[in-house]
Amino acid sequence: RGGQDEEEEEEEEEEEEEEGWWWPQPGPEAAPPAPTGHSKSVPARNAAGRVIVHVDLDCFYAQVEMVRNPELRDKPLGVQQKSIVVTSNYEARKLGVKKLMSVKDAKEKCPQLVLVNGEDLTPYREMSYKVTGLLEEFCPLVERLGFDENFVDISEIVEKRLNQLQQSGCSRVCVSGHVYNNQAIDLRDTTHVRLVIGSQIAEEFREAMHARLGLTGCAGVACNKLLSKLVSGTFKPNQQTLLLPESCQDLMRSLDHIQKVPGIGYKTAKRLETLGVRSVCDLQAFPSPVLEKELGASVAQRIQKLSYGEDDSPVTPSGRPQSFSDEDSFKKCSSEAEVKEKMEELLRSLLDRVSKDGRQPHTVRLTIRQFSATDRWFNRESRQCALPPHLVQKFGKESSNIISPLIDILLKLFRKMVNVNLPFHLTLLNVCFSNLKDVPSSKKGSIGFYLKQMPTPTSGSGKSVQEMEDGSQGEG
DNA sequence: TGGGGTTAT
DNA sequence: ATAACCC
Repeated sequence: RGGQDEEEEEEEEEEEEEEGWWWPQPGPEAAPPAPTGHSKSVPARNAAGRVIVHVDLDCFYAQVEMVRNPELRDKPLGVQQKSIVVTSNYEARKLGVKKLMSVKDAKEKCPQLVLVNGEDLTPYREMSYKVTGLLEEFCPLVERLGFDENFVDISEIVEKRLNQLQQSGCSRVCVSGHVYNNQAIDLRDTTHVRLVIGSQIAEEFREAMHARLGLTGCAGVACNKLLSKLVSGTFKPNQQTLLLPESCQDLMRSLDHIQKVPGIGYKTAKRLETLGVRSVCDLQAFPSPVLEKELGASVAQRIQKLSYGEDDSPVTPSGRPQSFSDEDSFKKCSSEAEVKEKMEELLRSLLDRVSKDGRQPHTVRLTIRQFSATDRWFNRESRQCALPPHLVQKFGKESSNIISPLIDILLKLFRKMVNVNLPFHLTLLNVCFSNLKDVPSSKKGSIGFYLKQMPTPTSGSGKSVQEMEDGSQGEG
């Protein structure tokens, strides 16, 4: 670098050699860093010194079943949905049971395999939200990915601990778990120190999950979501791994196919193959204009950055779900009466979930899959409509029968897709409630609400005044 | 080849 | 409403 005094710009490290990139920083003859308690961490907010943890539970459904029934612990266990073993524990995996294997193949490979039915996701969904809730106790920035993964942006916690450490004059921090590539940690590099503190917090996450919920899982610690997710899988059951920035390229190039990059799915991978792009390196080196012409600027720019391990997407707190859906697949459903029965089943469990949530859905959607000999995947279609206000109101209450008017609506949606005068053959039905809105506080004032919710004068908890004011207007 | 979810267009 | 992505 030139002799210019370049405060702190972007990060633009060209890293000639891995070992010495921090060395020239003070200048050729400048005094050494001198980590006396006086040097109060000059940069503090560098470019984007984020610390992200990706938490990934081990074989989640199987684990939940083992927590529910500990006798299954030492047996090879598979969780079955229809004719598929969707997950298995490690006992079963050792014996050759792979993810999404057919029950037939799994039993052949492993005759002692114990199977439990996992078509009802309720236990998994509940445990999943317990995990998210536990992580949210540490820090509000928790983003769910499926039922068994969470991203946590722990930058602020790390910052606080870093300040505590510096004020206590402590300069030693120990990494928890593995370091990707076994890369050496440089404690003079505050990025390294932050990530090491992150690894300690990740360990605390995993300890809490085990102590409070009985669950094990992996964690990856890195400076963005992409990298934390990719690195979390490097040591597989119940271990964690830290990625230091210098090993980023090694991690990306360790992926044997572009579809392993989260964000590059089946379709994009196929189109990239057409362009001759198969490896991460291919994608990195591919001319951007051509890529943009093929995939559109938005996707092209995003995935090309991903190929370098760059991902500035924020950890977006998931909060409460955006939708509730329930579905069932089957060999054949070909009469309106059957359709009606299936809808009713789906609705019963759905309405239960929705009422426990407390919010009111304003949209309902019906999705179907019609039989087709060729290409049985992908052929789903859906119709949705707004719920009439008088039905929306009924969602909070239990007594009223909203099932039949809902079935009427669903059947109308069904007839928009299927001519019921002609023969049809369904293999799946899905009902989804979305556009969830909080019940306006002005409308919470039913007699029932106050009989249940009115606090006693002595209990005096915080926000009852507001609720009483809102409610008394509605009641009259 | 389940039974869920999300966001972008 | 669909299409893509994620698990």
